[in-house]
Amino acid sequence: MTEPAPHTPHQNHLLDALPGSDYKRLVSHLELIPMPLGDVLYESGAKLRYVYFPTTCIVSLLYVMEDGASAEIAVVGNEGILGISLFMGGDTTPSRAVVQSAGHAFRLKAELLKDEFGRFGPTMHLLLRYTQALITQMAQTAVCNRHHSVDQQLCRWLLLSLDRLQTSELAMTQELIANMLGVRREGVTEAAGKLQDAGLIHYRRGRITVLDRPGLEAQSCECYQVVKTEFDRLLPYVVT
Amino acid sequence: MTEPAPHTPHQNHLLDALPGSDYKRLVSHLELIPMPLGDVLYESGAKLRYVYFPTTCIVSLLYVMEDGASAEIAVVGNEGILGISLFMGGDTTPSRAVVQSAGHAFRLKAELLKDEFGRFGPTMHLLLRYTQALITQMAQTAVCNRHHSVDQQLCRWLLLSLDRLQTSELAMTQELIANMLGVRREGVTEAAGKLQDAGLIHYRRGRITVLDRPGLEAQSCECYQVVKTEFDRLLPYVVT
DNA sequence: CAGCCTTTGTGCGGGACCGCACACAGAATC
DNA sequence: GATTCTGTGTGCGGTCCCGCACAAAGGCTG
Repeated sequence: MTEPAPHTPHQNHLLDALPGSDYKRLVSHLELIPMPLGDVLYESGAKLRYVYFPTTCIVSLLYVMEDGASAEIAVVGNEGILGISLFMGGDTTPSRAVVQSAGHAFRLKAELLKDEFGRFGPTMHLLLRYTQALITQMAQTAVCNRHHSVDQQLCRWLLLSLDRLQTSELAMTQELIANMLGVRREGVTEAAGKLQDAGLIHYRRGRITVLDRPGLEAQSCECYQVVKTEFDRLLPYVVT
Repeated sequence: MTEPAPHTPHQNHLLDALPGSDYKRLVSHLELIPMPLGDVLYESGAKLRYVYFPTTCIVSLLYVMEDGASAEIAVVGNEGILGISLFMGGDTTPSRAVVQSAGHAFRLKAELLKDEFGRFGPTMHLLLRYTQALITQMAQTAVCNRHHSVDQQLCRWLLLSLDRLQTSELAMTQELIANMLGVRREGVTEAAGKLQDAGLIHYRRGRITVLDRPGLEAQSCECYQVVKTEFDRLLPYVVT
């Protein structure tokens, strides 16, 4: 067994991109907390007490409909922050934030982030640019939902998720993925089967390993690239 | 013939909601300009020279895919502003802004809005809250695209559009609506036919009249209400 | 190892929407 | 009033995805 890597705020790209003075003000207030699978960070309409900076976990923003069906709106990992409605002024959103891949995150009291935003300095501009990138992700999700097949959407989803983790492996059942994409579990089974037959991924009970990333990108619809390009453009020093 | 109503910046709810001092700085720089059907305000990826405050027109944000297919991401009318990427820091977006219903708008040089935003005053907070409302609209579009029938989506779309105009009539062909929703023209024909048979709307060659608004709301999916409620919550004094 | 639960694979009928082709009807033009 | 154009209605086969039912593993527990 190797020593586990120590957790540091720098694992989150937003925190890492903050200039020294802003970072110093915040760092002592950051609390490292574990993020277990399925944890609900924010319920729809609930007021935020903390914002979260994921380091090794993935969190989905999803909307749950009256009949219980759900759809993912965006995914947030170590490139981002959870709780943008705090500084956007709304305090709440109609969506829910759920941990999709267990790991850790640093959390910060809502008040403190609001104060930092209120200095109208680099942190504010960084957060706004991140928000715009997130908007692009949401917009592209809408487009993808409209026009692309489950196969393509699965590729996009895998790629976006992998970009937000450090491994090439995802701990995630097909059922869970289906909930994210808002499709049937069987649809995911079939799509994943095709990808496996094509040698792009390897699947075994809640564990997906990506074998051929370029191949996956080729199978994916343009939506993935649009989102990635936009993140890279808006948050250049955030790139790993 | 009655005298046409004079155009005033107050017809745009964001401008109308600005406190006097902020408004005074901007008002002399606002130019009233006509917005003809089909006009492209922003091309995907193009830098913004102006922001637009619609008064009597409707503008769609839509994404056009490589193969030419399109999907609407959000719709902006007299409740909003076009060009949020300006103050969010990205300067451009991957989507396109197209006039869907002809009318007028006030435009403002990009620089001037940026300056006003940079005062970190009420205008900034108003713009950020509007942006959050817009985010909700996009998120709900994604959900709706995933789960709801063309019939329901048409209802949602009509209602959102009507809320952003003052009349109960829309000048819009079924072909155009189909492009917005990202579905076949025939699909819209069929859905609109049902609504007409139900006595909710009246259709004649590029002109839709809503006869029974509550009825339409009843036919619509929950998405419309979610968006409307969120706009009302975030921009309370913007309500007509 | 046996038993059990969870996860994944497969088949089948049905519905929604697609692409295409074409008929038909307002509206505008000359 | 005839022509033309643009917009709308309709039908048909094909595809994708849904809901459901159930079989077949993989992996954990005792």
